[in-house]
Amino acid sequence: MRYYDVLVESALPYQILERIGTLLRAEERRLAALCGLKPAQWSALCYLARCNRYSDTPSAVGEYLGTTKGTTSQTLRRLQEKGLLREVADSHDRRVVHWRLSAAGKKMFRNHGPESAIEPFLQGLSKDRDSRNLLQEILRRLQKANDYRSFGICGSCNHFRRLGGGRFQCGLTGESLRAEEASLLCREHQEPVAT
Amino acid sequence: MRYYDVLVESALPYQILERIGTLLRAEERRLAALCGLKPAQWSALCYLARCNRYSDTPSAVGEYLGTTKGTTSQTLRRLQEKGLLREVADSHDRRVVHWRLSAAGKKMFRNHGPESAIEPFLQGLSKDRDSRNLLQEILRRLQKANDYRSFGICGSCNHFRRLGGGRFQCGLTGESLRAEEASLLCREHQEPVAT
DNA sequence: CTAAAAAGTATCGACTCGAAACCTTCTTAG
DNA sequence: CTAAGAAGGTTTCGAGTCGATACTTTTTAG
Repeated sequence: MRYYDVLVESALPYQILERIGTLLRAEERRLAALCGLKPAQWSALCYLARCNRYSDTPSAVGEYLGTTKGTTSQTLRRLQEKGLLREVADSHDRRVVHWRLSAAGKKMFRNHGPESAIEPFLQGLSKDRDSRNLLQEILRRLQKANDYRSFGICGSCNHFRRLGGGRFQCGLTGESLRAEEASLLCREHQEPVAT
Repeated sequence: MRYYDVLVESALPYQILERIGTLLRAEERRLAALCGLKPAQWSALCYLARCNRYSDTPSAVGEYLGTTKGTTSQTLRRLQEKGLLREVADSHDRRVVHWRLSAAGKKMFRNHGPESAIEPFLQGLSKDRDSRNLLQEILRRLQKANDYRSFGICGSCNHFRRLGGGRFQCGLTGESLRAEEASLLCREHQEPVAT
């Protein structure tokens, strides 16, 4: 034990997390600027690149990013003006609007996405299950604390059903899912009850 | 191993971190709104409440929060207008301005600070050394990745000296430090070379 | 069928943000 | 010692964020 461990309480976990968050935000700003976007626009683009068809509406984007509907609506409109998104009407509910990445949007995400920029620095950190569990536990607590939706990956959801023959289904909507959809984020995601 | 572990890659550590960051930001927004402040103002106030006298200048605040000098200058001015900060001239360098919390600012931080609001949810998580080390390792990597300063706690710095008789000194500036200053964040903080 | 809820849009005002131009004060090279 | 440059800050500009409010359209509940 070092002398300063006695003298000075070291940083609280919250303080470390908060600092990590600040640095990630700075990194986001950098990536956004690289693409000529504002941070909020960049965040929305990245979310839309990773979410499924139940979760690409203004409401869902706003819920994920923690902004209001109005703000979100404006931001999506800006991305559309830049040709990065396209609007898709909902087939069942005429109030609902879906936002999909355009070809240009997909290209931008592929080239400058955060996975390619930041993930490398975390290599070798997450190999063991304990580390990942710690982060997921922190996430779960923050979500529970404020009653936030989990926005987890479709295939890890309690509603996810495998029908056999490589076919999948969402138990909530009853719709069938393509294999590649199973790895996308979903607004309706529910943690399985027990592991 | 669950079936979806085969089918679906689970979230990358970066993605989990990014989500944690987003939720913390949402929480910050909530706390800021509670105090009638904008998020940027709130962040600056919280930083100034926890940093030492070498780190309370517009440059340092901007460096910590990842914003430019101009933006920071404006934000601090707004906080001053609200009576939460006061300006203090530097005794050695007439270019430099220090910002200290006013009585009202201190009271606001005490009553609504993030420690009191968020730390409770993380209780029981960080007791073991491994967990804390993981978070600190992530932080270190992000800092190194972009050449960011560590903004660590004074007493955990390589420059920190204990003179004996409960007196302390900063090896970089040569100035003596009061005991309570040792637990504040410092812009000049350097990790000790070896543990 | 009617009332309420839900999804989304539009607008307002305060503010953020980065960039650029600028001022003052230190520091350093010669 | 002085000139040049670096460093700390401020101001201003324009685009955009953000929350609040009011509003429309569509769906759902009673």
